[in-house]
Amino acid sequence: MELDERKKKILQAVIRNYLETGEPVGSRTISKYTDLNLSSATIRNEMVDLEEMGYIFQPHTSAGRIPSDKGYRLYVDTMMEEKEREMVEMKEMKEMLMERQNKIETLLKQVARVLAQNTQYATMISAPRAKRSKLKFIQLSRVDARQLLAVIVIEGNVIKNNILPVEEELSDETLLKLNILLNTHLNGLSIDEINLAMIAVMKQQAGIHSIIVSEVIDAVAEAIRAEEDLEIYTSGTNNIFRYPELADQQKASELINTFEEKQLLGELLQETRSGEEETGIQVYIGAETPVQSMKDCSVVTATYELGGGMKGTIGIVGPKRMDYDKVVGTLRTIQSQLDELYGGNREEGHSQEEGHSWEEGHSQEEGHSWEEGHSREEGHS
Amino acid sequence: MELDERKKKILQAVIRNYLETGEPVGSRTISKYTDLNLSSATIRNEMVDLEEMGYIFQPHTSAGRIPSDKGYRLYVDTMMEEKEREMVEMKEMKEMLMERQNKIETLLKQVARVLAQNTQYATMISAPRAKRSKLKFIQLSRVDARQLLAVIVIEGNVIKNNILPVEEELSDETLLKLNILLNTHLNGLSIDEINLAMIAVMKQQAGIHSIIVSEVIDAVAEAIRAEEDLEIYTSGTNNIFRYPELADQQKASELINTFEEKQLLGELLQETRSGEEETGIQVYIGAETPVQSMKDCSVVTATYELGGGMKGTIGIVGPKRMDYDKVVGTLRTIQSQLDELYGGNREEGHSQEEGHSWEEGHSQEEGHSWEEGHSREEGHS
DNA sequence: TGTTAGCACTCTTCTTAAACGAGTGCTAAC
DNA sequence: GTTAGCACTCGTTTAAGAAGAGTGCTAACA
Repeated sequence: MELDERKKKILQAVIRNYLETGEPVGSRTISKYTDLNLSSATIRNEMVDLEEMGYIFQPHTSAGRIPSDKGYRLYVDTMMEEKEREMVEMKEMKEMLMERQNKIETLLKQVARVLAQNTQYATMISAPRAKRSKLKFIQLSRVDARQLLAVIVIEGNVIKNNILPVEEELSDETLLKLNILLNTHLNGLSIDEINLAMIAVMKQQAGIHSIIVSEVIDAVAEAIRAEEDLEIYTSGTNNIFRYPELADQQKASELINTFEEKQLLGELLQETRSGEEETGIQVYIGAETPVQSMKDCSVVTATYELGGGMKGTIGIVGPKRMDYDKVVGTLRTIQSQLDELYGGNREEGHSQEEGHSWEEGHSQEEGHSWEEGHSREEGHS
Repeated sequence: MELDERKKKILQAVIRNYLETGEPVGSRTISKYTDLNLSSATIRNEMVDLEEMGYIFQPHTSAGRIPSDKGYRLYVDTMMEEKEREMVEMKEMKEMLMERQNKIETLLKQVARVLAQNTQYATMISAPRAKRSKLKFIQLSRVDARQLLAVIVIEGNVIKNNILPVEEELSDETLLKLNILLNTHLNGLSIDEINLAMIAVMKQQAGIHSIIVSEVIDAVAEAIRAEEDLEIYTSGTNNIFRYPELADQQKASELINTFEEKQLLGELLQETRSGEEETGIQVYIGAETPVQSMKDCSVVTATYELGGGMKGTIGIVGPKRMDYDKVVGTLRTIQSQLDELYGGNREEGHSQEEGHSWEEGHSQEEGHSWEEGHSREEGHS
């Protein structure tokens, strides 16, 4: 059977209506809703066809029709007309982001919140990561008699700190030598490139301070590893209670749990599916999502870039009948906002007005670090 | 009317039973449950008295009795016999914490999770904060030609980083001078003590580099402010679905939201009520909690100390019929574990394997006598 | 005077049945 | 190909009844 123009129109009407109401939609409704001027009986006939083709189904005999996953998919792929985002909203969002957050962490939390507020769905956002984390700079300095501070800067200006206890006080000169030693050997290397042979050489050169060298190297390894972990922020989880089809205890509990155990979201935010590459926006409908607990949801993800090859992903989770048009539009807006505000001037090398290079925040961290101030993921695997 | 021994026993039995089942408990149940050998009729008479006194009430005529807030309060204050924690559990918990987390953030998340797992309630924990945040150490270094890295160490070895763009390359010598300038002026000061006059002096001394000085000072202010914000980690929020009395949409949604907007929890975790000072454990029953959305919950909080005067608070949120005995016991265990592992070894001076720096002085008192001193009478008559 | 058995009464919850209504499928006519 | 009409289905709502748990009260007992 073929999906002719009229069938498409009817299908579209069914979906639109269902997105709004969440109730199965009947033939009479469609008969009035569309401008086709067809009687409900005719619509019924067509609906039987659409059901045979798998685009819609009845939750039970003699109920209206509901779009199937396949139906949603067709809608998203071919029938969605993005209403151009209202300027007001866009402006508002821009303002929200404008107060340039100087910590990336704050920025991401902000984005998640704004997005949740705006869409009334649950949102998540993964911190951007550079593809390959190379070491950029190491600095040891003395905090007090017994403690050294090791600062490790990774490509992308991600900064980690580590406090190392030392047995005996080191002279300024020794410290300088160690700094030079570490930087000459390690700068520009990724974690794979730091091998045992090199470490041995360094230790030997460090002489009696070899312990410090190995501690610093441990810290470096840890820092790079931590950076390669995925940090995820979420917001608006309790929005799922707005949608009766997700709000029953069983489902709500599972979803909440998924959002709390953020690693589970990692799959979603890291996956790259074919297609859609151009815009970086992907739509997962129902069972398409890799996360089991979201099989009754739809998820829309968008990748963003903050310049310097730092890429992350934003995700929005809602019921299958989510307002795809709006969500996609909003994500586009955010993408371009982020690009404009934070990613646009990377070719210039520096010159970000005042000290607000977002990178810096990367390190900030609530980090009561007694160690590295950076947080990144709860490392428990 | 007086609360004689028998009434107490009956009340206790009612509460115990209700804690277990969550169902109103009837006279017949008590008649069998206790060793008083009284008929249900006698129990009924006593229950009428207890109800008059406000310790229990009926959800509706001809239903069993439920403890009132006042009843719970009495139970918590005088009738709780802490079953000694099973050693197994304690050991397990210890093991969980043993893998010394080297980031405090990870440690706290871990604690929250272990606790949630263990108690089946929702948990939260605030990061420890030193009382007054003083500046300990500042270091500027060159990351590359156009970027300076400012590392700021605050008392308690909390470290913040900031990357500052610079217009022109600075010589090593200039950098050294700036470092000396900054450290001599600022070290040991709290944010209140850095005033405009001092800044002016520094700027003057810095000459053409005064811009950098003010940027660094901005960064310092920001760092200290950030440190004084309250960081809170939560876990097990979805445990609330285990308790029907909290699981309905309305309440669940509010609670989830409270846990997501973590600031709301701040009130709970910062409040110090009179009494209970000795052990740092406090119990809020129902309306006693300062957080509106938790009026149907009970909350137990415990302060912990990691040495160096760094104090934080752990909180457990559950239904009013939470297992107070167990929760209090578990919190005690955690308190002592944390103390033992992280706060306990100050006399050794240093020597903690790797950089657990926060150790400097501590003062944890033993002697958890918790029962007494809890003389809070809530005003619901 | 305190305790107990017995019984009527209350109020919730569960079950069942009936009424309702939205919406379909099918047939026959246009 | 389209439409009107109608019987039929099935979920939802409403009402009424039955069941059950537990009380309050009275009267008898030690």
